[in-house]
Amino acid sequence: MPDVGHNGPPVASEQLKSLIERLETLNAEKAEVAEYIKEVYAEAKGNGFDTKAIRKLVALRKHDRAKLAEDKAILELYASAIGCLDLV
Amino acid sequence: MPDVGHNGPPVASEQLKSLIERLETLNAEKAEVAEYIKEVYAEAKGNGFDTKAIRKLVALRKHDRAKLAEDKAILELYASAIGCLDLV
Amino acid sequence: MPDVGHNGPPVASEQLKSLIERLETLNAEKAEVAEYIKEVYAEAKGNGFDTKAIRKLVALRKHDRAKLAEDKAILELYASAIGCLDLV
Amino acid sequence: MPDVGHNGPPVASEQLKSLIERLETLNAEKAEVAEYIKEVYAEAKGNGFDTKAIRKLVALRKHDRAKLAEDKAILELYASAIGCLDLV
DNA sequence: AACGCATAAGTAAGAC
DNA sequence: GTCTTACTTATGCGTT
Repeated sequence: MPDVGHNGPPVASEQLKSLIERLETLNAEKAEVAEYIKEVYAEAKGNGFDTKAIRKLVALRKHDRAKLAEDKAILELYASAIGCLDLV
Repeated sequence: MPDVGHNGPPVASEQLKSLIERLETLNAEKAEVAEYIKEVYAEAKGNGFDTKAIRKLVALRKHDRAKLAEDKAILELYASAIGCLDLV
Repeated sequence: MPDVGHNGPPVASEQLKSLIERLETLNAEKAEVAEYIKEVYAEAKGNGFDTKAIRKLVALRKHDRAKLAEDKAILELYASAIGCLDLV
Repeated sequence: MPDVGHNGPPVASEQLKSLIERLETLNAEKAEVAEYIKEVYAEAKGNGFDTKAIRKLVALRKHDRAKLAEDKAILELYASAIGCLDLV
């Protein structure tokens, strides 16, 4: 009979611990990827590229893609609105 | 006979293209990890946890770690300032 | 006879102008203070101090103060979570 | 005769203390001005202005003296170098 | 004069 | 839906 004498439910405590660990692992992964990105920019700079321009370029391409997705979404919305989704 | 008739060095163009691709891959990975993090918070909320408190806790632990690293850094800075880095 | 023939409300234009002026004045003040800070660091360097170490020290003291506030915040968060805010 | 028996020069310690104090005072002033700036933006928002647009406007006026055309030119150079659109 | 750092601006997400 | 808070990006600054 475990956990006798505790005030709170032990399962919640375990769950919380697990959540924190998962979050910190994921945060570490994210930081690691960010580090890789910095390294790529450093390499670019080492090869004589203008990193500021590259950053701008990457951002522009990202926004372009987002816009494409948006256009596609609204297109499908229109299409569904007139009951001919299959044509898209 | 490659590159005849081009004005700029093609190798730079290839390098740039490669850099862009690597950066976009890494950015996609980062976004994916961020998505996982959101899912964990959603799960936590689904299990009745206070996500605000969890966020605070995670941030606090992160800041604690940062502070430790900072303290260590200033210690080394002081140590080097008095020419006895080996004592650290 | 003011404002006859204008399309937009002139009051908004006046307000906007005032806002911009105030913001630019405040920005100038901020830049001025930043300039003083630079001068203090220059003086420190002139007296043989390691400005990097001083910057680190100042930042550290600032972070310490921030951490105290943060600890207090999470304490209150926990307290409210268990319904006893008055005890804090 | 003060300071007999100390290893380091006490005057440096005093100087350092003074420097730190002056820096922290100036930093506080800077933070205060920053706070005022935030308040002005809050007031602007309260009066129905788009703060993002105002920030942009202020930034533009501040950097009107800069050479944005140069950045634009190098961007276009890179874009044309990789036939930008083909990658999309 | 280029590099890294540190602050500041802008953006996106989450809470109330 | 508004509002703040956290994160990301960008610019400028000091240093080497």
